Amino acid sequence: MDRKAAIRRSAATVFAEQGFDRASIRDVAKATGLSLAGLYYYYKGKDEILFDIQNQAFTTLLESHAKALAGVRDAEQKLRCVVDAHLAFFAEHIAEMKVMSRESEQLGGEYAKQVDELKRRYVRLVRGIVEELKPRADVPAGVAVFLLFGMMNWVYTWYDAKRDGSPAEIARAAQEIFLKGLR
Amino acid sequence: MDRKAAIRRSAATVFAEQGFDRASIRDVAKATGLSLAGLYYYYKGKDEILFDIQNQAFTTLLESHAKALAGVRDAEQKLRCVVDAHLAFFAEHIAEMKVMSRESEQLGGEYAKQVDELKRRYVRLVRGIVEELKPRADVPAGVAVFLLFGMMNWVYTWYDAKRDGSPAEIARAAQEIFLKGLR
Amino acid sequence: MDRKAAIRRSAATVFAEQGFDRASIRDVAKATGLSLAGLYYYYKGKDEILFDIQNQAFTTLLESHAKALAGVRDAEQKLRCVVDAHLAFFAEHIAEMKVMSRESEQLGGEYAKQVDELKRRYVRLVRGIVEELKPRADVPAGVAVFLLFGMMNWVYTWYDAKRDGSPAEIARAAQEIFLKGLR
Amino acid sequence: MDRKAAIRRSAATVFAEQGFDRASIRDVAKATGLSLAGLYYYYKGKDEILFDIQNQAFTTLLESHAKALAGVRDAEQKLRCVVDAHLAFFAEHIAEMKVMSRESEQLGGEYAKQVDELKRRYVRLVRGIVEELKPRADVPAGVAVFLLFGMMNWVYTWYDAKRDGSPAEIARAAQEIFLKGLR
DNA sequence: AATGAATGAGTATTCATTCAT
DNA sequence: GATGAATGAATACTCATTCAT
Repeated sequence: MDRKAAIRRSAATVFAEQGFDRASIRDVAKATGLSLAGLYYYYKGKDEILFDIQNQAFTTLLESHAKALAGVRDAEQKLRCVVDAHLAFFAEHIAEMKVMSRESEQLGGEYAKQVDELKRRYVRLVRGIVEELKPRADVPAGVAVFLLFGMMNWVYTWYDAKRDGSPAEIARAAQEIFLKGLR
Repeated sequence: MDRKAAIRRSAATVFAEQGFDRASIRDVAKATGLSLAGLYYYYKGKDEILFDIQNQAFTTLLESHAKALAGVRDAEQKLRCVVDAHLAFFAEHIAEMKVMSRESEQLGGEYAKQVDELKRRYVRLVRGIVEELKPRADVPAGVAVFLLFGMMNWVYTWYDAKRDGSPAEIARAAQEIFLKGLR
Repeated sequence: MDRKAAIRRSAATVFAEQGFDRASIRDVAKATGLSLAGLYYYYKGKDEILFDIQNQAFTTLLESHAKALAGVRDAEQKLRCVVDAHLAFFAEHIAEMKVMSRESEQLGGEYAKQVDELKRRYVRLVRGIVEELKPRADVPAGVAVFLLFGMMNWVYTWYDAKRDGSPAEIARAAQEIFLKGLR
Repeated sequence: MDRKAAIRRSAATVFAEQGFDRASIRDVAKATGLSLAGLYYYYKGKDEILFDIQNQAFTTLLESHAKALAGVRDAEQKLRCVVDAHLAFFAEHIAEMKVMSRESEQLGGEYAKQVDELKRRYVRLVRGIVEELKPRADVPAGVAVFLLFGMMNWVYTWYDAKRDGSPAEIARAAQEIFLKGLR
């Protein structure tokens, strides 16, 4: 089952580079070193690979949040934790993050349902924190949450390590704008 | 040449719904009412259609900004104008906006160059305004601009008119967070 | 009707360069300066253009032979005339010659019948001369004629003016080999 | 790899019958018994099939010449060998020969380069023999060689076993004309 | 005499997937 | 566990041709 993790990583890289639709299963197989048919021993199909990537990534992300939030009481502090964790995850898993952000509507059926559930849990988590922050009346918490996700999830389209500093610095900027802006 | 505009709209809708790669030229042709070969009378290929959509959309967007900014002196007011215009454009051209946000890396060669130039002009415009705002020292203007774009461009992934209010209200929320957050 | 001659020439050039099948009617139209639909005013279809080229070329070739042979009595001299005329025609109408040699099996139906008749007349003419020459018993006149045509019609595949001298010199070489060889 | 040889033969037949351009890959697939996609498992594209046919044919032809010429000293005898071998090959591989003669300009790029090199080697070989024959001063060896090739390569356009006798007899006629004619 | 607009049928090629081994 | 061989369905695109004007 360790093998699957390796395939997942290679596949994520390929999907991140070319996009899910443009990338062919052949490209994925080549990247993993397996033969085309060999890949099908591990995965039932292209969709399952994408599902596995997204599922794992969201699960990991949620876990890392749980860990980061343990023991934190202050709402502001909690939000900082979430943003830090999100962008730290981005920094370490650029390919996965790109795939998660861009290919979120490619899955259907049971796969979509499962990933959507994780996504909803994630949103609920952050929304809870935002509500604790008691934002200004003219900015609904529901909207605020998505604006925050926008700041974070868009990063993959423009981030350039040399020009923009470390992900932690981006996180800091987003935190400041969001927290101060919301008060 | 009016015919091309109609094709552009239909194509944008198809690309928005299915994604550029998943949508087949046949789907686009069907949506326009033209035959497959008839479509090729107007466009050299799939790429050219995407280019035309993006090119037109960015050009229109830039024009609407120029109009909105005419006569405005105050930096804060300018930023409000830009966000309003961007989200108003989004409201009126959801399909085009989705295509612009999501399919920005599909073009290559000369097409990409031309669209990138427009994009850069747009970013420069907004960046100029952000710099006028004299943001806090711990948030570089370059990063701030992209965080703002993130808030705005991510909207297409979550916006639901019933739940989230009018685009103008979203604009208002983004403006408040960004302006207050940056001070 | 003069216009048709011009089209014929342009089309022959296009067909010679690209081959009949590879060349599109669009290429032909472009070469003539006419619009695609305009070309169809003069010709019913692609086949008819090819037919016209071949028909004209063979007719002209036969006429030039008739002229060249007028008053010549000696069989050897006649054969020299034929070879000279054939290669002179080649020199002046390279494109047409290439098309005639290479695209001889593309026509069908009535077109093919008519061109074949001309071809047969041409072969019969030359064959008559070869028989007059009373070739050696071990070389049937029928075979000899086609070997001669082989020498002449293959020229378009290798002839290079700089390297190989004038067409008249090629003619001379073919005549000498054939006449001396046949005795 | 034996499978490829079978495909090559079928494809050569199809190309010989219809011409390379007119023949569709579907026709070739049907002739081989493979599915359309199955064919692509063996060949990257239509061009590669044509290349393989021409490459193999020329290679075989050159080998059969090498064998035929082994031990022959007399120049005249050598030339007879070459003509015999060429027309014997023609007799056994009519389809390939037709394809080689007619579709010689269809290949481009690396494929063309490789086949051209074989062709040049073949011409050089025959040219060497013609020079040994010390042809008459008024017929340059370079031209003579191509006239000889013309006689031989044109055969596919007219040869009819019933009417014209065996290929060996054609060979005999060509040899006599060429050898006697050159002296 | 000439053309812009349009199309049905066809082209080479690719893709995700399967299966016998 | 893993693969070479094979396929049905789809893809972007081109072509010869037509027709209203």
